[in-house]
Amino acid sequence: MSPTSGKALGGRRAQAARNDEVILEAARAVFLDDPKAPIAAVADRAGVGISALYRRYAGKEDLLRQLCHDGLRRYVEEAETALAEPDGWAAFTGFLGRVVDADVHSLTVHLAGTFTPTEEMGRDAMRANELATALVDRAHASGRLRPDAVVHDLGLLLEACAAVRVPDPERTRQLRRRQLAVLLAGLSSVPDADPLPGPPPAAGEFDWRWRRRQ
Amino acid sequence: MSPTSGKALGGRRAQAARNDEVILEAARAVFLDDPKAPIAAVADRAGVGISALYRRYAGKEDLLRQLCHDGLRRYVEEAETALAEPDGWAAFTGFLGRVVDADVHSLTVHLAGTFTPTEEMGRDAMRANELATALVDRAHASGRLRPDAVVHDLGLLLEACAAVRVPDPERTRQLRRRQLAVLLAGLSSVPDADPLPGPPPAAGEFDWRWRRRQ
DNA sequence: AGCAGAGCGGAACGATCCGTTCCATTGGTA
DNA sequence: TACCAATGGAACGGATCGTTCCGCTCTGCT
Repeated sequence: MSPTSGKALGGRRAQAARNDEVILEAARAVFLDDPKAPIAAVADRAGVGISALYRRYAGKEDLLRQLCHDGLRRYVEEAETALAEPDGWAAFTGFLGRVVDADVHSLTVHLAGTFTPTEEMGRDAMRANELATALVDRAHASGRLRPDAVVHDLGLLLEACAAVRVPDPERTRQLRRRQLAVLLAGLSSVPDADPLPGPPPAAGEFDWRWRRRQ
Repeated sequence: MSPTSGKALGGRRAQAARNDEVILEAARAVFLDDPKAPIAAVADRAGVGISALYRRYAGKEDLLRQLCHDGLRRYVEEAETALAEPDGWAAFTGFLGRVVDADVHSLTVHLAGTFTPTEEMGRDAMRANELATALVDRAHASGRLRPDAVVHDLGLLLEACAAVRVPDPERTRQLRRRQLAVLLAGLSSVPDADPLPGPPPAAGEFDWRWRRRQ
């Protein structure tokens, strides 16, 4: 393939390879800040021209889809890592902490509905659900998760953390960690606690997000 | 002023008076759902023409500002009501429940930055802060609020509840109540609890929302 | 009865924004 | 040196939206 295969890429090729990364990173930053940002904002942030974007992605929708899929894969990855942890509660809290830090929820949920999903994304989403269920089951088994918490409470929890946003990214991370701590304290089992109100969130109640919007 | 002053308004005048309400309600519903919604969407939702809007408000910004101010006033009102409650913890939780139900947070915070605020709004915002501080102080005094919770944790809490949204408004209310219950459980004082992490949210850390955006 | 005008619906307009295409240019590669 | 992948960015065309404007209706007053 490469005319210089075997050797380290230099010059123009290296620049192109570097741009792959730079563009992805810029896209992540820009669309996390505003899911409806124009594509030119990504190019500006990356310090490249618009052509550099269209050379790599068929269009805006393609870029958005790929970004979202990355987030989904990251979620699955973190869940699998967590399931290797022996302590069920530590696995649960560690998973949530990493997912919140990575802002995966914004990537997957807030970008959903801006593109038509692929079948593979559907499969990954199902797998993500299975893994989350396993994590919650093990957290329940540890006895430290309050009995009336359900899997889909994770959706509410992640939404709550993703909603925290200030201009400085590091400060955002700190505040989200604080929010997460409050929520985890609220989800911890304590004797004689009032039960959580209302019908708990159910499967499919958040699917509307994936319906094509706008 | 009115040519039929003293009598109940009938005919065209009555219709106009009713439209005042209908338009405000439609605007609240539409802009809560999407702060960037076009003004025509409000007219459609209210079942009136665009002229009926422009007869009442100088422009989009004017409508937005008034809506936001209404939310702020509602916040202050609920806080004053709560302070009349003798039990400090009940006042605290009752206040939050009513504010969450009324979706006041979305009105004030998510609409902020889309208009230039008036001085009166600034005063009301300060008063809102004072009242919230009083509520938190009394909650602390009751001994049921964890000692490391601060006033500005209310901002995070309200943001978390406002972030919950599904197509059906009543279901949204239920899920928000559940979220609130988890958060309040997390903010309750329990013996031997780990302290909340990070520097707590501080005054002015959310002021950027009021800076003119876009 | 007749008239003036408040209230209104909605088309039309002008400005802005944004995704995508296109072309000239550059610099590495063979 | 001749070529071409890679790129920057202007230009285009479509869509959106705030606001204005015109003509119609129906009320309230004379």
